[in-house]
Amino acid sequence: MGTEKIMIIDGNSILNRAFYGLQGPKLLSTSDGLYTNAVFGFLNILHKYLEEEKPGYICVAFDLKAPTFRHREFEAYKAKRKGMPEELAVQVPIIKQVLDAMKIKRLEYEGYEADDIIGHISLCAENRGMETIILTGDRDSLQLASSTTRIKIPTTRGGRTETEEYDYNKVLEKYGVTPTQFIDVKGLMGDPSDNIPGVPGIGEKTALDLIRKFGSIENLYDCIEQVDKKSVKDKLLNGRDMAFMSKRLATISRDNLKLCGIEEFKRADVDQEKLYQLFMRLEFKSLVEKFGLKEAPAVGAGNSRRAKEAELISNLEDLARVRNEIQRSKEVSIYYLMDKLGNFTTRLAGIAFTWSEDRSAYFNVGAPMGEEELLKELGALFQDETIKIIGHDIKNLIVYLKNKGISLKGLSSDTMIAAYILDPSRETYSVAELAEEHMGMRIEPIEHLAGKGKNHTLYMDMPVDKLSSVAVTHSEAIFRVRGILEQKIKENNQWDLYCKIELPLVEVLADMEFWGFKVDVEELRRFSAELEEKINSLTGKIYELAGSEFNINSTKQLGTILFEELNLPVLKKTKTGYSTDAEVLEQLAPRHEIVSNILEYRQLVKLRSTYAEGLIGVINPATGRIHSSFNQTVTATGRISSTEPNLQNIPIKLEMGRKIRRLFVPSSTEYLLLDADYSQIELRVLAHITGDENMIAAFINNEDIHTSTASQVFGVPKNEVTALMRSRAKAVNFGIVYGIGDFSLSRDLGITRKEAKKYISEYLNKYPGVKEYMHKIVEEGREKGFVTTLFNRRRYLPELRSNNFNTRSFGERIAMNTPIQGSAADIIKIAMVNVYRELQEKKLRSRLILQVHDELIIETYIEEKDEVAEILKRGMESAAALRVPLRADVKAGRTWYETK
DNA sequence: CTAGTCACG
DNA sequence: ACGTACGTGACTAGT
Repeated sequence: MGTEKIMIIDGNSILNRAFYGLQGPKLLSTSDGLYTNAVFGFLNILHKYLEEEKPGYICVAFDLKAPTFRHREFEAYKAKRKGMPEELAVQVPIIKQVLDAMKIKRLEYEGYEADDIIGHISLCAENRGMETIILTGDRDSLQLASSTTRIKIPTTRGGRTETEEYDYNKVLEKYGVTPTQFIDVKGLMGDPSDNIPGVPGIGEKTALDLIRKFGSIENLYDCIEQVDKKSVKDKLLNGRDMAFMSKRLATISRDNLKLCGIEEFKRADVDQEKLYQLFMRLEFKSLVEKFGLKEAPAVGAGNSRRAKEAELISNLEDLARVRNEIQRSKEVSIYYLMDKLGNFTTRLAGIAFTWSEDRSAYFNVGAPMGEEELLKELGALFQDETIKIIGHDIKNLIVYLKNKGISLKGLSSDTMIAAYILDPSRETYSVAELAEEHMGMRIEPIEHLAGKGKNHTLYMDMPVDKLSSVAVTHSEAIFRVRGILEQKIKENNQWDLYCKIELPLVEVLADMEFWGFKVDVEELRRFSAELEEKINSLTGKIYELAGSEFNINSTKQLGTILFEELNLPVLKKTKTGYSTDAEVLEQLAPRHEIVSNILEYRQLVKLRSTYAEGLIGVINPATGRIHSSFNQTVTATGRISSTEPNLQNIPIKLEMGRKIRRLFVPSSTEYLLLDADYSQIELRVLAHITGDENMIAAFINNEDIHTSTASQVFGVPKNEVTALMRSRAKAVNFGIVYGIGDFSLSRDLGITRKEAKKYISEYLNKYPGVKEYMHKIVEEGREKGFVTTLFNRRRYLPELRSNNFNTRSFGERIAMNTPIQGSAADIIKIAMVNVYRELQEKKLRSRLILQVHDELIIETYIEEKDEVAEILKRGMESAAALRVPLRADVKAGRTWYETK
């Protein structure tokens, strides 16, 4: 190849063309129902133009909206995607897999459309003097044509693929305008498919005429008097703003991205084996030949039809035979179905295994093979650490097995956790979704098969064959998707995070759930009754003061009483009416006696319903303990969450509520509670990440950080810092971690905005490293599309590229906060794994029972107390080596209350 | 099922 | 000029 030549492909538009045009109306699919027509068409087009042009460099750009567009922007994303039929949507991940196997670089950046990427790369290529071919399905890219850049657009005529090809001269010749003037044309005529309005009433023909004559929109409006036709002139004058805005929208910005490194796009040899397997799976026989792929070596049996035949096992003879087969394999994926009866009883309904591409089985629980028989046979398999187990949300199975005296040893992967590592912002991590997203494989979701009630989930009552086939599909999907997820994790440099932190943590959390936290039920009942009494007397008093009876719990009714009957001033409104939250009530308190009573009433009701009655309701009668669920895939920052009940928000701030902690006790008199909490972990992480020398010094010198900050911000020596100064500095420190604004700080401290602003700027001047970091992290987040923690946890932030001020500002605060909160979460997880391991290795009887973000609680056997306290402290303080020391303080007590 | 409120780090 | 701190879960009322 004499000159360097690059082909840039618009992945989305070519896929669209292939889907709608080239294959005709018939929807091509594999024998097991996977749609493939767009992929097939795409590959045929790709092959044709590769042959024709033989480029030395190649890349494919995609619009990227899907995987990280969840959460807040999810609705918008769904609305946008409505235009794309599902039959096409499911093919997008497939083509990506094929391109990977062909070693063709894919380019996708959250928030950017393929056009932006193409515009940028083609500019880079032009600057290097390369010959450039843009392969695209629509005319948007015509503005990029030049003497060295050609646009190729495949079209179908009579079933054959023909090509329209444009360079600078061809555009001029055909349309009478230059490529760049095409932007102006589009600005006038608009493009509904691209949401570009244009000037109402101006179509393609008029737009072309106008630009031919005037050259540009700017010039057109400068010389608007020269437009002959009155009607056109009127339309133009009315649509002036539209025209300029549309032009901006139509312009492909070519220097917005900073990618380049054209060398990455150099063509490489395809992965023959992988591509062959893919094509066989997709039943693309003709493409195997076209792409010159050899008949595969041995594996895959040369036939795409899956030879597998999942067994439904419901008797012990078959069970033993299949179990032996599984035990001989190196690894096995598991999908289990758990029935839940009431709050405390779970039982296995069935369990599916897949131990090779074509071997799966479903073990049904029920006559003649009950839970006990099944577990007796399978126990050996679970305990065998040489068998690598791949699960999906395996923690619940581990807890279940622990209760049966079986420990699951060989956990090697959990696809739910793996998917969470890849994107922690997702709402759900069902197997069906992962299979579709990562493999383009559509399987029937299993959740809807369960009979669900408020307190139960029942699979057992469903037809066995149905359960069997769906469960097996799930375990197969897990078996296959595991490698894809792990590959992506490695590519993201998150392998250690996955293997050394999250995966070992599964067992730790399972153990915490298994043990639970003992509570003193009788005392709790007494406490509840006490509250009840107080609530009743308060209720009477409130009715009396209000002059009528009403539901105090109803914000609506309360609002009516306070603001309409008693005519108190309305300080704040909610979307639906008057606000009656604590902040408002505290301000109203001096004006009417009823208000302080309502505040107290609220406090007591909260304690009774959520903490007294709520906790009583979740004490497992069999163990007398509370077994909270610790969820590992809920938070976007990497923290764990606790549900049913939430043990991470037990009151502590107010004495009345704090008393609840007296009822959290050790198993027996042989045990004690140990509670260790990190001192200022988030601010230490901040000091480390920002590298701010001033802040680092404060921690190294073991100073009180808030006093130190106060001294900096208020410019007084540390020994002259007053209590007020310290508490204000504390608020500033918090604010900084959250991505502060002067408004909120001023409100928080009850000072003017101006003062708050001064504090912040003073703070940032005294800690220049922090200032620099806050700026840098937002910048980095916008460029990369995500921010990371110290241990490479990621959070994608499409919000940073939003045009909406609020959305973007929100994104900026998250960008500043997530690395801090998330790194702290990483660190305590490491500590948990370390502490757990050491307790196990030393065969101690003490155990971790709770984590509250910066705090770990152990139920310790009294004789082991000192040893365990040391393990706990050391485990936490050595979890990460930062530029500042980590400090954890351990306290012991006979109740949780006493460990303060 | 959503909104409001309030408990925690 | 925008609206206003990060991350959670449970309970109650009311549509």
